[in-house]
Amino acid sequence: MARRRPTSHDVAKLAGVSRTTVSLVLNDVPGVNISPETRQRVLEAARQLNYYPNAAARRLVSGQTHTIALVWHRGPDRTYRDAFLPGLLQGITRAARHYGYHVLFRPIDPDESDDCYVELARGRHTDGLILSGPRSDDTHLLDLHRDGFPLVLHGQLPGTDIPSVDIDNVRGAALAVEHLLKLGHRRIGMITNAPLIYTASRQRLEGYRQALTQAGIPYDEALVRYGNFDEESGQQAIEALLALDPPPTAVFVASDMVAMGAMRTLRDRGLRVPDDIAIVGFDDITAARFIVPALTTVRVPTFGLGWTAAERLIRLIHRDTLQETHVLLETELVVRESCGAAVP
Amino acid sequence: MARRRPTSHDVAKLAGVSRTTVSLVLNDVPGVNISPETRQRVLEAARQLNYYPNAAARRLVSGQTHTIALVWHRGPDRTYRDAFLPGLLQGITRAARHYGYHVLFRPIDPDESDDCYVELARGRHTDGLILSGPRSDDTHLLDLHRDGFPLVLHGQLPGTDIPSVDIDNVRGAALAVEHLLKLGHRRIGMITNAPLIYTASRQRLEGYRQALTQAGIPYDEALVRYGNFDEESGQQAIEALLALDPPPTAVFVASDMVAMGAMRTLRDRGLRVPDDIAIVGFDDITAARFIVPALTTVRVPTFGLGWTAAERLIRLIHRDTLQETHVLLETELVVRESCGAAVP
DNA sequence: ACGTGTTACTGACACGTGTTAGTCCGAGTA
DNA sequence: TACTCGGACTAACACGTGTCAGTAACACGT
Repeated sequence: MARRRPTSHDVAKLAGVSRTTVSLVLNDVPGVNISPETRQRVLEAARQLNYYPNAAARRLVSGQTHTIALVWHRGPDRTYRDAFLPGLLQGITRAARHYGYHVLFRPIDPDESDDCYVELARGRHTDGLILSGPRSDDTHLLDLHRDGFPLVLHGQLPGTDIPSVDIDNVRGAALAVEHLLKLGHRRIGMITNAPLIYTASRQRLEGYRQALTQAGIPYDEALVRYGNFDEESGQQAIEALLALDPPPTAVFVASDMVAMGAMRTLRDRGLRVPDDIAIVGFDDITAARFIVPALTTVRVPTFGLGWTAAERLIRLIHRDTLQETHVLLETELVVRESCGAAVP
Repeated sequence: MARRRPTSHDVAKLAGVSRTTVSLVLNDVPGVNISPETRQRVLEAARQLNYYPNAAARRLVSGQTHTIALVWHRGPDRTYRDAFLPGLLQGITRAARHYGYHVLFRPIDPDESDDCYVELARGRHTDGLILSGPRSDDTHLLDLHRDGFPLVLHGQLPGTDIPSVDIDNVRGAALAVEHLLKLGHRRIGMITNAPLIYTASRQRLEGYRQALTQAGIPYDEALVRYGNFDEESGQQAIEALLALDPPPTAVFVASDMVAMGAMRTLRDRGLRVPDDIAIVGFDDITAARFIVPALTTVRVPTFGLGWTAAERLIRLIHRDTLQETHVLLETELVVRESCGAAVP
């Protein structure tokens, strides 16, 4: 026979006080006077009954869920999907815990409608949403924002004032290319991480371009090829670059996963990295450390992204104002072997 | 001025019916008669007001949260922490969505008390818990189970009847060693994934042992070294094995991350894999595909683990009975280059 | 005329908590 | 003595929903 869970009423009865007093004591409400003896009696009764307040009732009466959700679009980007999730979630949950919030994880599969997260917000399952990989044609998103529902985007949605957090892709790519320039390369190719419909791809290309311009090297379209998230696209792209006359002496590959394919092809062709051709990647996936030569790459602060997004979201929930709507986090160049810089 | 969210009362008023009728229509309660016109009027009113039922109120009255939680211990195992999480979460969320449940993600940091997840259960934030990496000294866990709270363990806790899901470590390790035996190796070393306090380590060692015994090869303690989750431990362990006279012709490393260290040392020493020494790993982390030679390893069905755990948990929540309390999922040997099998 | 059954709907309670507006009582003050 | 004040506590409402018991209207068979 399953016994009924104890309620605050049971605690009150056992302690010989009213339910109100129980609530006041257990929530440590400031500005009310409860005698030490009564307080002690209530705490003891709660302990004895192993009382835990019912979350649903609390949510109902307070109107707050103390929960935030991460809405995670499963796009075609496997790196994004697998390599960034642990760090991002860790950042989010750490910040959430710090402020007393829970975290709901809601991936959106390709077969689901884009607006399936709306119920989460409208039905008051959560106090706010972090939306990863927002679509610009998502009208529901704008509706929610207009109605004042707390939202933070992970990624960018140009032309809106919805708060967002992302990495500085332009600067990150420039970091990589500047490093190659510093090593003396003048003919530097690029393989994008994905087609240019993706914002991040355009931005990383822009960073490449800026770094070249800064160094007084004209931008040459022939040196740019387009990756598509996976290894295979890297193999095709590097072959196209190798077919140039002369081929580049270095290539910035804007995705480690794509770079894996490029490096495989170089190895198969008997070309040595970095001696024959230098490579710098982007993302710093786990494998980057382990391949030979170890991949020089741009590290994405996944934990920081998660932490920042969650912290800003909770700030919005508390109706604080944010100093800046859009935040770009700095990336970090991790120098290993594939770029040809001297390694101690 | 933020307008009040519409309630079922507002819908009722607009449709000219009682609140009960609204509830009956919107929930499609079977066995009640509502005229088609009324039904239509209610649906139209709900649509017009953009009505979403309040989750907290629903939870309170129904006593169900339609939420399950993944409680995730952040142990010292980086692979477990990062490489398995995405797949596991995907499996869990897929199953959860299929049955109409939400997923709460609750990592437990090293600085937190072990019982911080209890409030999740006792406070009725969730209908059930998946606990990853259970501790045998966790009395709160046993208490919850005794009180009939739905629990599923990811991992094993010998001596309890708490339902659990794990991979068959013994069989997985045996698969790896049998493969090496089939390739003609007779002197096979082993490096464990972690110290033997960890159940998985003991089991993988047992699988190694069983495969040898099966082949009529006596177990030799001198051929076994102990890894400790990371690369460095792999480097030390492989050096100890190389110092043997004669050294093993093949080594089963019960963790890909540890194997990364071992292979680095072999390369540094100028030894070729698999020609001089064959290697088989365990886990199939992303990097295993990309290193040279590509690592033959045992794949862990992370998605399956998540799906199975969630599905069984939800079954428990529905008070269905499970055929078997403990489930072991099969692993799969992924043959690549490091073992020396012919690759087409 | 009368009981029976069915259809279509509603009133009222329950869920367990936070919180506001009080009440009671004894001490302090004019 | 009368009046005020604050300490210690409580009664009662509100949150928004699901659901059970009940009712009015009407059809139908005898």
